[in-house]
Amino acid sequence: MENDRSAGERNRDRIIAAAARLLQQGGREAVSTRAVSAAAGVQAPAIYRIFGDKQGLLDAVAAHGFARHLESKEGLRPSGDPVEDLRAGWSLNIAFALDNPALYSLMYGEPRPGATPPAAAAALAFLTSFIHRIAEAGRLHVSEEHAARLVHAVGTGAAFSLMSMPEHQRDLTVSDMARDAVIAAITTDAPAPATPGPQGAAIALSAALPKATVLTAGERALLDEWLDRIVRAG
Amino acid sequence: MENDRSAGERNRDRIIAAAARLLQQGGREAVSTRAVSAAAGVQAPAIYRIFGDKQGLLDAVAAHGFARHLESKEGLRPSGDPVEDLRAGWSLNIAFALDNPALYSLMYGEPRPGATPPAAAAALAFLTSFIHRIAEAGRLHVSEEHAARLVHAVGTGAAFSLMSMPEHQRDLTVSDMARDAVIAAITTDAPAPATPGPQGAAIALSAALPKATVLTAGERALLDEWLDRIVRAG
DNA sequence: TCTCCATGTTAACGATGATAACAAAGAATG
DNA sequence: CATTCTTTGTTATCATCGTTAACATGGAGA
Repeated sequence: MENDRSAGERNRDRIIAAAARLLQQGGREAVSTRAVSAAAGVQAPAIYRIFGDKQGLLDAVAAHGFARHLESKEGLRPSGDPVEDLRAGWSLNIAFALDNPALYSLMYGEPRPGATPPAAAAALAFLTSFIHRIAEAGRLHVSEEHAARLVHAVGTGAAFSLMSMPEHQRDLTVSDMARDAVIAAITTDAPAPATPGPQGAAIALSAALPKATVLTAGERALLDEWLDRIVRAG
Repeated sequence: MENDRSAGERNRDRIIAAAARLLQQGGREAVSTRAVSAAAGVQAPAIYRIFGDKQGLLDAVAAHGFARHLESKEGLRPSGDPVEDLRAGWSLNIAFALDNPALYSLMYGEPRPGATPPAAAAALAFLTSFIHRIAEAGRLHVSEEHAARLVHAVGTGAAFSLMSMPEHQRDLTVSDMARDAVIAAITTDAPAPATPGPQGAAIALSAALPKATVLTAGERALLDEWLDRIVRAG
């Protein structure tokens, strides 16, 4: 019986799978330690040995569910237009919420300040990579952090709103409006630099530098010199 | 002992007050039927006679809390500009969520399709009246229903986002951005498209900065700081 | 006075999260 | 090989929870 995975790991996976099944079928209240241990063919104390806590189990279930969701997102390959990629990611996120409402509520339903569930942190990190690509393309006009947090907040809001209405009368219009509004708020219409990478951005910034009145004249002079070095390095 | 309110009504209020107090102090898990009945000086079965259910009690607590919040909102009198009134209402809603996080989670944290808590329904109805006044002023360019649902969704998203971060590092910028984005999406007067100033280029360069190997680490650090100043100035 | 209904009171039931205590079984170490 | 140590399986138990049954009490209306 010596597989590549120890008995502990096997039990861990079985418990998570059983808990996820119960969560999807009967909602949060159906996930009791007894029901989980029975469904996983394990004794109750095993849960506490492995996850320490029921909250630990729920966090693990959320992380696992979200990880599986990310795998399906890997199919989404960059289309060349990072904003269009963000739109596609948005739709997938909404679909994930509607397919796993209990899990989504677990991730975002009762926020505890400072104690972000690992699954939520992973989701935000993943979203940040989308935003970063938009910034690289020179089409972001707020900071990456603000953009990521804004999209994240509005996305979860749209998801919760959709979750709250009965399935037959869900209207994706609101989700689409929210998506478009948020994209309009963080992107510039014109795909700025023709040249990708630091060079294009440096050229664009150099051109717009006189308008950057927050910098002193001395700072602008030094900055302009650096920009010139970046441009010439290309 | 014959007051204008019957003993039942008096008990009802005391139970709700006790439950609300426990909820605010100890979060949702602190609200047990035993703790509530003890704090209210009432026997446990009284809760079930009055509210039928623990969920009924929680709904009543949420409705009461939101009603009290609405009273404070009554102070907000129409300023003549219905859009400006909506902005003020937005801020009050965010403040309500941050002041009563457990109650807010109760209202929106685990949506059950079709079973909207009375407090949430009241909130949406109240918001709808704001939207209606904007429509009357001829400044709405989507349907009232869509506008209300969109503002509601984005508002709760912003609230949950803020609730999830520790109090000392909360940044209302995201909430303001969400508010402005949603207002721009539903109202007519275009606030002029964002001019592609130095901000966009600065953000793009900041994203690509690690690739600018011609600069030393020290230069990159200082440059990043300047870029951040340029972005924030926008 | 009698009846009925709302409320107060006690006790209990089943289920839940969590832990203690101990047995079994290898793995590691000497 | 003997021994220790860590991990895992097993049973039993604790306090607490939501909820309800059963009965007592008391006042309002007939």
